[in-house]
Amino acid sequence: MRCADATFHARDYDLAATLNSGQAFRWREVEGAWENVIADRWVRLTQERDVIRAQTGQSAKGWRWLDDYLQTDVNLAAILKSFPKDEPMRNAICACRGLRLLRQDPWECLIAFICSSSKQIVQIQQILITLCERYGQPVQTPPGHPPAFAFPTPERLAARAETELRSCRMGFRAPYVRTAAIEVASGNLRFEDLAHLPIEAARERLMRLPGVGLKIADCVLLFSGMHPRAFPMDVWIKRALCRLYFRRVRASESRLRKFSATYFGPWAGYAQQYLFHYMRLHHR
DNA sequence: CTCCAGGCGCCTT
DNA sequence: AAGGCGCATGGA
Repeated sequence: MRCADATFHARDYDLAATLNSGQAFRWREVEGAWENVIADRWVRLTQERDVIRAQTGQSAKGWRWLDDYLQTDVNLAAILKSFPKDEPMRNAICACRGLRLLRQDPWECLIAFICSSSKQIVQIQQILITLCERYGQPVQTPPGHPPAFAFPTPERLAARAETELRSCRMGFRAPYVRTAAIEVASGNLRFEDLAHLPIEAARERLMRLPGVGLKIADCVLLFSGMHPRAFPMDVWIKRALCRLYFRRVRASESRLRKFSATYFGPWAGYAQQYLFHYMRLHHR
């Protein structure tokens, strides 16, 4: 089995910011490169200016899967143009130049964000690493490289007892993860359907899962590329909206929701990511 | 030691 | 509609 190697021309793409902007939790920075497993392929990415270089652990038949994940073909300039032309957005665009949204596997997204509730990013990463090491399929890595694992299938997680999942340090989220796995494995919840539903119906369907509220539902719909208007509202975004658009007035949740549902336009989720990342940069 | 984390769900006003 | 609290777990 030979390793494959390719380069992509990616204009206006900040790989580091994108992989480290809280939308995906499994990327690891190793000596200036980014490593992860996408579906069942280990991959290492590096960037130099407008060129992204990719290496995989096995001979890959084409690179469509990676293009799709990285969304290298989307016209970022057109998306940025659709944002409202106010000062906060201008500042965010300026500070986050090249930030992108990925298109991730909705199943992995769902579990990752169920685990994210009331957790810090480092701890979310730890839970996911444990899940993959215990229940994920090993994947091909380059010679001498430590083993890597795919994200566990719904079937594998559905077969685990709640107490066993708890021992992955996910605490009270264990029954949520288990139920989600059972729903997906049984075919009761089909992600293909969610993409074709109107966003409100897709949200409702996801929120029928225990442990999935509006915020997590929107994370899944946005970060798996199903609904670009999805607008995950966490504490940081609420703070940002209050401060930037309501002049420190403590706006109510429903007020913020109505505002964000219309104000940011058809790519509201993208705008949300820019505001979120901008807040994180600014707050350090 | 206490506090709280990219929430959710359930219980009160 | 809006506020409070418990839920596990671990790091500051």
